[in-house]
Amino acid sequence: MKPCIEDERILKQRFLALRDTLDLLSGKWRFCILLNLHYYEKLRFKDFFEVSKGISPKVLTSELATLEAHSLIEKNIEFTPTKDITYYRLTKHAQEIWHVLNTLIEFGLSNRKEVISKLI
Amino acid sequence: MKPCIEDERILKQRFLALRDTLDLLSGKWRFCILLNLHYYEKLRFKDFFEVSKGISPKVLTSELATLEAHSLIEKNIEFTPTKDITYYRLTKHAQEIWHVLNTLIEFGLSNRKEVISKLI
DNA sequence: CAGTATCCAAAGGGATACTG
DNA sequence: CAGTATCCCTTTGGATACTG
Repeated sequence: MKPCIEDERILKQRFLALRDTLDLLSGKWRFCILLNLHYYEKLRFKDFFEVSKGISPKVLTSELATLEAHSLIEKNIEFTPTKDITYYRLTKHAQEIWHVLNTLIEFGLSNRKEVISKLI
Repeated sequence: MKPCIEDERILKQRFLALRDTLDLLSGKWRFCILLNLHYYEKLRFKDFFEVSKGISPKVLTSELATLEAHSLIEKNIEFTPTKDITYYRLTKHAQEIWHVLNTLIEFGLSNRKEVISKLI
């Protein structure tokens, strides 16, 4: 079985890029966090417990760290006379992700339609 | 914290659709199988062990079953005088998935560029 | 409030032997 | 050849108590 691929190097890069993106979105909470940051613009650590119901602090910490490491979210500190408040926001770069999520959503909708039509 | 969403029903559907798609692609082997079927057009059970190196028969069985349940692949049997051969193929509907995968790939590439540029 | 630390349960996946 | 069955390990995520 010979491969039908011309340039294996480029193919491999694309393969890794795909894996990257899937790893990034696959966590149980990751895209949920992104969606919420999209709607609310900025959120504090405690806010996530309200909007992403069921997440635990340990998991939240690790998910936020991952997203930050991938430059999708960033921490901002607002200094006030009495206290400093840390907020999480989407980065500019993360805006690109809406296109991705919409594509996934459209496929999901059409796939569901397809699956259901087979059942009926 | 009040939601900034008008039509919660539609939002929920889109959310579920997103989850569907992610679940579908998240498995370690799922999109690998789809890619291979795309390149080779049809594959037998045994062929997958050659092209998706490292997959075990148990896992392969379950991944194929899932993909078939979602109408992304289908089984065809070719009847010959001596024996019947079962092939797996992509369904017509699965063609849509290339658009999805390409979007994920493009994002992965641009994300990697973004992450690397932060490191330098 | 913003996390850490600890312990635990469930799921995903790997290796391999077996069956029709 | 096309799968099943079995056993085991690692990863992921959940509950909760604790700390600066």
